Amino acid sequence: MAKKVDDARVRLQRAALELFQERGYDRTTAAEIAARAGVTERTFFRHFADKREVLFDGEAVLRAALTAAIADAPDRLGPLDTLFRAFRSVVAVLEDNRPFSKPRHEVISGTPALHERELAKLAGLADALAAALRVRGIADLSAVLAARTGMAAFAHATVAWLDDPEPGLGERVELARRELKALLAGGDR
Amino acid sequence: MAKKVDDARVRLQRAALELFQERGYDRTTAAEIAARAGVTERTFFRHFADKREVLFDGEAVLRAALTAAIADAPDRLGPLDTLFRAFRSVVAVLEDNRPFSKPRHEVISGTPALHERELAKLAGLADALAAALRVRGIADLSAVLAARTGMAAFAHATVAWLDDPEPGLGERVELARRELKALLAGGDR
DNA sequence: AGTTGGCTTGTCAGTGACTGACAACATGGA
DNA sequence: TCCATGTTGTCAGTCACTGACAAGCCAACT
Repeated sequence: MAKKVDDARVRLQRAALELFQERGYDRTTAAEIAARAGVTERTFFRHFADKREVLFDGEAVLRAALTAAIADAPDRLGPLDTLFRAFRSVVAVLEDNRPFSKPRHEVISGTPALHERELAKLAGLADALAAALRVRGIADLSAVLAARTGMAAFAHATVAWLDDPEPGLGERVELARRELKALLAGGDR
Repeated sequence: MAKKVDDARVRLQRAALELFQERGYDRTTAAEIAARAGVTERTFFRHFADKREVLFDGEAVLRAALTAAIADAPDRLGPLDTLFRAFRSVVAVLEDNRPFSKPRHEVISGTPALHERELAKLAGLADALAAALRVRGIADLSAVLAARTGMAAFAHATVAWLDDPEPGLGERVELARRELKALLAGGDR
């Protein structure tokens, strides 16, 4: 069941997103967010390491889902195919989350400080994916490059899909995957 | 000739790197950096937008060199080959800079806040490369993926080279390039 | 030489992010 | 009922960062 803890945390997240939309990130203070959530500023910083973190909670869930999908993939797949298999496995979840992630993304992309944090989260995610690939016996350099390259494609597809829901996320991911392969094939000549 | 302006700016950069090495980033205040450079804290923030920026000045130079190299590349090259041609063209400069960039990188990689900023700079650089590719008539998706992928490989090679100078940066870049192509070839089956 | 304008810096006051320490309170189990 | 644990409020303090204003310096122009 939901504890009071979660209540405060969730209220803070909601209040923060609302205020960021209304006044913008820079013009809302942590104290204001806390006030709307019915708690103290100090409590805000007990739940989130800093003001930016209040918008970046889902990353841990996504990371767990992706690394699990990589671990479950059949052995015969190459690193990139393994990755895109994992990406496909979370497409439905992300599509369900769009009502929340769309306004969230608008705030983030309009605020340099938040955009910077998002890049850091994506890089951390790519590191986790690389680690998951290494567990499967993929060489270090190969794993890192595949993870960074794959994440770049996936992130780009997701951002494009957030800006415009048509075509769907699944198709965008598939499109990015094909483009990636064409890229390497063409660059080889 | 060098103006006084540059003097203060350079003194601040040097003082900052020294202090970060001695006490760590978190335990040195902007006022302390300014004091060692012989100026006021206010002057520090006139030269650098925030405390992190004092370590990220060379990025503009690198960006200019890379985009120029892309613009100069022969038309027949594919996007990835164009990029790696540009990367090769700056290898010598980076190798000359190692005495400065090595301690700088140690500080950055040991400080989350600085690492985050570095990721943002690299992403900005990748965006600039993508724009330079688009100017050459490369399609949007293709340009973005090539730029992000290429930057990932180049950045990884550079970091590995900073950690261990042997083999040289040029060889590391070439190695990453080959690995990238093998990656796509292998993942295609 | 004198003056004027631009650029850099110092000073000061203020806001807001973030932290440590301590007390108060609620909840669930012994 | 009492205790242990976890959450919150309160308070004081540090530090990053900013706006406004004044002072000094240097170069060009008269």
